[in-house]
Amino acid sequence: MPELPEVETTRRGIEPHLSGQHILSVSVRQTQLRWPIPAEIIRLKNQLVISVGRRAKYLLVELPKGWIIIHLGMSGTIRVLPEKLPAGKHDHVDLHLSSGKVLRYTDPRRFGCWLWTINAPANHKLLANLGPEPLTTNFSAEYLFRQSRGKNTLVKPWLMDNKVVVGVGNIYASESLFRAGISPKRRAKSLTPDECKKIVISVKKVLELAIKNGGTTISDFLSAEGKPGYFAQKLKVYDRVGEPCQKCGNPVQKLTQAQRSTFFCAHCQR
DNA sequence: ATAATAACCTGAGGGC
DNA sequence: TGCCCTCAGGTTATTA
Repeated sequence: MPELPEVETTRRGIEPHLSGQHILSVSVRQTQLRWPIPAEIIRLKNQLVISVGRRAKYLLVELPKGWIIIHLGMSGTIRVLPEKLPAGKHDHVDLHLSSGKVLRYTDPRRFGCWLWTINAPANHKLLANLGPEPLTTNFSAEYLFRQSRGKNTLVKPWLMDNKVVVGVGNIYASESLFRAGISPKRRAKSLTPDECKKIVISVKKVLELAIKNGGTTISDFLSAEGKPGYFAQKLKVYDRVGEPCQKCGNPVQKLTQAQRSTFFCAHCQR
């Protein structure tokens, strides 16, 4: 469910409630997420939260002795509750904060994870080989063109490859290619420098707009305050099969690539 | 090495 | 009401 804008919306929502506060204790009702929640997290007591960062779709909670690395998977949400409330079936983790508030992690499908590391998160196995952040200058037209050389992969699944660029999931890959006017059926190696530039500009713009709107809520994404994101109504092609293209009026089409749905306009995207 | 696929898990919705 | 099928915002592990 969450792509970069939703994770960043979550980070911005929880950061003011966590930084400078102490985690008094942790309640774990379900340890079996993508990987088991390590004992180091379950045992945390009276730990100051120094900062709340993000790398790709990972949230990084910095404590004096290490970092909690959180991923929301497909269905994860984090909310800050004003007090401890009865837990539902999929409310797997609570952080009890010195403010009296409770940070609650909910994840029905359990594709997310909570991991612990005492080394810099950037060196963690899961983060060490990630591509550039899309909203930094490291993600440039020159970089993307270089990456695309010799790559026979379809451009849409290629954009979703975390080694190419992080944070772009199934919604924003389709949206970015629509904005760039590039067909999702193109092979990465066929892209010209100018087309790579269009893709880079479009990815940045789409992600920035989505963040401004608090992310995209299709069915269950909620911010830390429990509010949905408002970007869904601004999506141009995702989940709009059959609707008229907002540029040319031809119907939006859908196809399957790498087992994921792709939405596009065959007239506007070449 | 690269590229395609199978797998993890639960819930919602549609057809019968 | 129930059963079976498909689909869902992600990523790793396995197979070609």
